[in-house]
Amino acid sequence: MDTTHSPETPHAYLRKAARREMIAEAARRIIAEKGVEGLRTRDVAERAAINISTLHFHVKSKAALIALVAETSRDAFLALLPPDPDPAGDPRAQLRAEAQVYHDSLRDRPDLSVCFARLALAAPDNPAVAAMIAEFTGQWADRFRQILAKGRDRGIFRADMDPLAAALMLSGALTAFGRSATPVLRFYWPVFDEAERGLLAPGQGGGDTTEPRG
Amino acid sequence: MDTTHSPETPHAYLRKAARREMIAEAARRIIAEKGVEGLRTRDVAERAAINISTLHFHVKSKAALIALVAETSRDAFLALLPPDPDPAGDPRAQLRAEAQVYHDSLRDRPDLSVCFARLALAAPDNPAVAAMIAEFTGQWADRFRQILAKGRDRGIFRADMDPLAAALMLSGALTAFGRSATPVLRFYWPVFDEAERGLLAPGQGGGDTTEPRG
DNA sequence: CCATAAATCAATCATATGATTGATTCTTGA
DNA sequence: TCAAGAATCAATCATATGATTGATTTATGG
Repeated sequence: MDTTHSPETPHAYLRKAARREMIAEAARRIIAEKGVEGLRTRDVAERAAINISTLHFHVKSKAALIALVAETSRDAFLALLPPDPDPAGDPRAQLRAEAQVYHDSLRDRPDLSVCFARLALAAPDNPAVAAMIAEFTGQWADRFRQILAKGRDRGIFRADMDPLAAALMLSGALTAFGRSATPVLRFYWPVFDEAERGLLAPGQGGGDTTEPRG
Repeated sequence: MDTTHSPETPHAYLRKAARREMIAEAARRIIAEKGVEGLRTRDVAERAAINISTLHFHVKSKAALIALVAETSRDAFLALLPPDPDPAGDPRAQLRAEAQVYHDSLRDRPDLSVCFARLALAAPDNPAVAAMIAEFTGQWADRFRQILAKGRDRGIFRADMDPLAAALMLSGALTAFGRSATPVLRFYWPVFDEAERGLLAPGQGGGDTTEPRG
């Protein structure tokens, strides 16, 4: 038995951090395509163009691999978010900016949102992942809540508007667009606009905030 | 090797239909608990208290098992729905009735909604299941749209309200509550009430529709 | 009562899959 | 230059898992 080492292509020796990034991206794409249940370490290794043993050298186990995907996906999402809502800024524009960021992430990085949705439901096996995702989505909804509360106090939104309930409504309605394997965004802005009309105080309607949209 | 047949408990011979129902329920509960990726034919057989061979006798394959779960879950959902919206009825009450039914299903049959959410994301492996779920959710959103359009024409909802967008907003916001493994309904009615306030035409607010709630 | 079909099960197969082992190749610092 | 560590891979293991086979048991119609 000849066990000499003669790969088709030369070795591409990389540092742990770089290799882990490649592995994470390969795994995230597979999860986005086939779901968590369709994740196979062999497939990840193949897509990352490394041997299965090399994968296990960098990532101890499949559970660790899923956790890695969850963490890197969250960080990638965080990097896309707009700066923290400015208390002095225009609440309406800020609300739309949040929606714009999520819209663009659905359009340009569907792997992120789809992977997130899948991981959130794959929770039972991985409580740590579930907790991390719950924390993230909770923080995101809280950004909406802060903006809404500020806008209500300024008379831009309805005085009888409940900021928390409205934030949950908005985040729920928008994240619904990220639940299909290939997001369809045709009704994204109509839904957001409808929600905004319902939030505005009487007499505040009509003004277009001239955002870039998508 | 002694291959005599001497089970611990006597056989419980059942007809195909009855056995398939038991199998479907066992599988649905496992999917609700562990997700589609955690579904094992052995576990289903064990929970249904039958042999793995008996399971395969009644359900050809694992894919067929998942399809069976999807169909029976949909039928169970349909059985819970209120009668078709009455064109002559009160749109506000009808809207709330739809929300009430979904609320109660989340409270009383979380396995149905959780299983549905999991199946929707497990789609890639099973296009037929994905199509069936997409059709069902589409029909559900269309019930909202019809009610909203009728209410707008009667002046109960805002004249500038977009029935389709509002329907997607509502169904998206409400189904968000069914996305966690164990639905938390604390904010269900606050979210619905907030959405309703945003939909009502000026001067229509305040009137309580005295529904049972949850 | 019995022959036939339906339903059930123990045992087994074939493959998939996560993980490990030990040898090999590359990198790096002195 | 070279020793030590880091990174990679081929081969293999141990188990999980979907599915099948053939014998056995129960139900049913005549």
